[in-house]
Amino acid sequence: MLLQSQAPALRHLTTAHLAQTMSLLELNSIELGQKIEAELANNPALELIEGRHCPTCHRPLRENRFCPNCTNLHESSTEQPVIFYSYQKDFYNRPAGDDFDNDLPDDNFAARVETLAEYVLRQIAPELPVNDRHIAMHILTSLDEDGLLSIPITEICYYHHVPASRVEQVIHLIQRADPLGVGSPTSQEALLVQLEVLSEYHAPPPFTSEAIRAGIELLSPHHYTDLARTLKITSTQAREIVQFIGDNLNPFPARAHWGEHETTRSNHNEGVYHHPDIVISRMNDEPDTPLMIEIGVPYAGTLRVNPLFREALQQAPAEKTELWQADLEHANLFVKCLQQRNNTISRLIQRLAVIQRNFVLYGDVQLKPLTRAELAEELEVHESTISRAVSSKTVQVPSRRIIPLSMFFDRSLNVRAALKTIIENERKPLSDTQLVRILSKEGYDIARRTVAKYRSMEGILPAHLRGHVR
DNA sequence: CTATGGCACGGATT
DNA sequence: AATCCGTGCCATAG
Repeated sequence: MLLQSQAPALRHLTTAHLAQTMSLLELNSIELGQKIEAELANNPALELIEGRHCPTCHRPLRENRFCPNCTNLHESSTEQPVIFYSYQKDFYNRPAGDDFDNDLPDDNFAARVETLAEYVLRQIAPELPVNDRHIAMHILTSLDEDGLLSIPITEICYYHHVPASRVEQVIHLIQRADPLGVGSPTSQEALLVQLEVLSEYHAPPPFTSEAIRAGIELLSPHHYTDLARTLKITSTQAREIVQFIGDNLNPFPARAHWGEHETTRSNHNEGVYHHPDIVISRMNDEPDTPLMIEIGVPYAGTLRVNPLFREALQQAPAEKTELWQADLEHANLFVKCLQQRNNTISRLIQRLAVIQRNFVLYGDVQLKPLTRAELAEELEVHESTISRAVSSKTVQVPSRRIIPLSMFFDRSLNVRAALKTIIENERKPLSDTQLVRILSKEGYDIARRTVAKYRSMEGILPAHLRGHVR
């Protein structure tokens, strides 16, 4: 019954058809682009008309971006975001300086989305002996979310029947690829690699590498004296070293990419480098600015059933009739499903932008806890519809952060963010129990154990290893 | 004795 | 039905 209310047009469809609707929904714009290419290639009944049309209602877009039917610019408000569409070409060739992240090399479209493993592999490929490729893959697929090697080297040696020295050579190569230090077995080693590369440009304070070797535990402002004693240096020197490391090195290589310069540091990112499927920006600088939602569309034109094909079917040779008939039906369906998908996504993101407006504009602390089920009820679609629409898509918010759409449904992000601000502003390290008390005053009721969990999720050290200078 | 991390259980979510 | 998440209990370190 839910399905009927959401899609009267699809009421007559069979289960197989519905399955197809779903499968389109969970694709992000790149995957969708590939899917459409494939469909176009092997279904003669489908046709792509060049031109700019709204992906949901198929009317021509005004100024090539706005759909006059789906969005009225003049009615936009905090409650009514503006929706517009960007075709792949515009989306990725926009002028520099426009709200866009151009961290990644300007390769082809598909290269924009890749896992950390692919990203690194691509960098080292030229120097990597072909025979060592599988070793590199093994290493890169065994990284934890911090970019550190999570399995012992011996395991790799054993698996590929190669000497340790060879594996180490490959690791050596990987460590010097972009997230500097990635693939190191330990944070310590990652730091050393970063230090080594960095010292080609800037001389670090003396004894820095010795300090790192002495142990991570000694590298907190709390242990200046211990560190100084161990290395037989003055505590001022020790202080400088710790400061330098804190400012320039990163014990968790994979996290480096996620906006250290931003006020809030992005967390668990599934190790994937995304470009956004959707970009949210503000219309103006007023606090009550309407939000603009830009949806990426991977095909430049309108997909439809070729009317000529439909006619040709009348005179089809007998042995082909059945096949062509099937093609035609499939094409018809595909177009409908595509429209349905775009419609769902656009409704979803509009609603989300209103509900989570403060989160979008002002950051993590403002995220309202929201479950997929709640949103499903509001939009009168099935929960799984939301689930699929949300998975594997990314959004760029006005701060230029690119985040997974699923973050809009993170149950604890706001608490974690609050926790972070407390710790950032603490005068001296607070224990987890103390943090629980402060948080409950702010209205977050969570257990002590949970604070500890959030801390480690955010990569914040326990109180006794945490010092605060600044 | 206090602070924290590991393991595991149960309920919520997907 | 599978997975995720918050939490309690216990062991360990300081």
